[in-house]
Amino acid sequence: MIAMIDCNSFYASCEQVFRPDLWGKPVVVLSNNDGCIIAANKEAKAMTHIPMFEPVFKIKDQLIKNKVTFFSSNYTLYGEMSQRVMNILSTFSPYVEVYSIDEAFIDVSGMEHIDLKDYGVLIKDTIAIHTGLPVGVGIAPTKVLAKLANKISKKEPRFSHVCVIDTEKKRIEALKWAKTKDVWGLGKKHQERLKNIGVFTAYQFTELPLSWVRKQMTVVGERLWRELRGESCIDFTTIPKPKKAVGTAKSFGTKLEDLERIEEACAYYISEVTEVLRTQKSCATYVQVFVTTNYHSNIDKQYSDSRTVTMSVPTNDTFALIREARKALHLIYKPGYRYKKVGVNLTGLIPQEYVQGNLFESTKLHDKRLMKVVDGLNNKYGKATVSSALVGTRVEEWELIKKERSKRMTTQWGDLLTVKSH
DNA sequence: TCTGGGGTCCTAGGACCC
DNA sequence: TCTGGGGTCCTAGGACCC
Repeated sequence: MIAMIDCNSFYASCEQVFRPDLWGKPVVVLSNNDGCIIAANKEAKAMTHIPMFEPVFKIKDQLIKNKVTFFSSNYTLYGEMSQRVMNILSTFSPYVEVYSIDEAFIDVSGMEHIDLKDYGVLIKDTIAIHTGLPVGVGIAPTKVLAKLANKISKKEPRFSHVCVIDTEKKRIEALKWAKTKDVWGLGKKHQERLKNIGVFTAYQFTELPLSWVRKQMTVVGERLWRELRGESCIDFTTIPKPKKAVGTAKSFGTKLEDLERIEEACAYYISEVTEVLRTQKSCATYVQVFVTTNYHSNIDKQYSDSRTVTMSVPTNDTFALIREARKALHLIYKPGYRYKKVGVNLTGLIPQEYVQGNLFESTKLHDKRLMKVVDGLNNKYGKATVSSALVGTRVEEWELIKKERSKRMTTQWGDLLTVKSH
């Protein structure tokens, strides 16, 4: 049996934990640049229809009228709170698969001798007591069914956030309850295709011939079909696989025409992603850079392009990657456009111990000691304490807008220690 | 007249997730 | 004025190899 634990409106709940004055009140969290709504608690959802990813400016008046509190996103805080939840989960099972910042699967097989409903309630209550965060728990024989049980636990009040599918009867009931959109893995396109042949519920989906599912929805659809029927076929992995790509792409606070400012943002993003690379001990073979104008704008001239550069030797050296990314940026930059975004992607990631040298270049490897010192300083004194000069010092000209960011509730003590050591 | 067969690697695009 | 960001997996098709 697998339990699926998922925090309720996670970002909004994290903000509320530290603001007792907002308990029971509507709260939303905004995306980078305060552009869209990315989380809304149940009070906010009850008050007014809030489509996720709705641009804030379109419904701002409505939200203000309803006294909804806004927060800019504070990912450091959410990461810390997530860590706390995962730590608690590891006391309930030795096998925890962290699926996303606010979700995890845990293997509870071998616990059939106890009442799984009680166990779910205990997990939920323990997390609530120790972190203040509300969660839902779904328990079932496969991941897709556990996901579904979790959804039912939240949507059907009688389950009060813990739902177990452990009999054939309950499984059929759950499948008949679930619309296709409630199934993890059935996205918009598949829902549409299924609707066209008269399939509206998960139960109907599992009654389709496997050959049709396989042909129309590939092996991905086949796995869903089998999982919903109780046959487990999605692996359970407690050790996270190393990432195959790391990238970052953020919109500018304002639109930029100036190559130099875009170069700075690009260099900064490379510094961010190469740090991830070094943490997972990988080197990148390719670096991709892209730029785009604001495609929502009707007035601006539109342009976007990208370039991928192959490194002569895969590397995780910030400076080497900044140099290549900069060359690529120069090739795609065209003057006269108002750019909204620059992004970088590092792909072809390989373990650093398997890096193949280049026959035609000197074998001198990049100086690892320098990167170690850079990472050490930045970890100790804060992000970008030291960086490439190409990052520049005029960050405020392209950085994100975060007007309503909450305080550093979980890392403040770290800040104090840092100040002391100065 | 008649033109093989078995592979790998890479990329772009689609679909999906949170 | 104002519209997120970071990923994964799968497939088809092209280029290439022997």
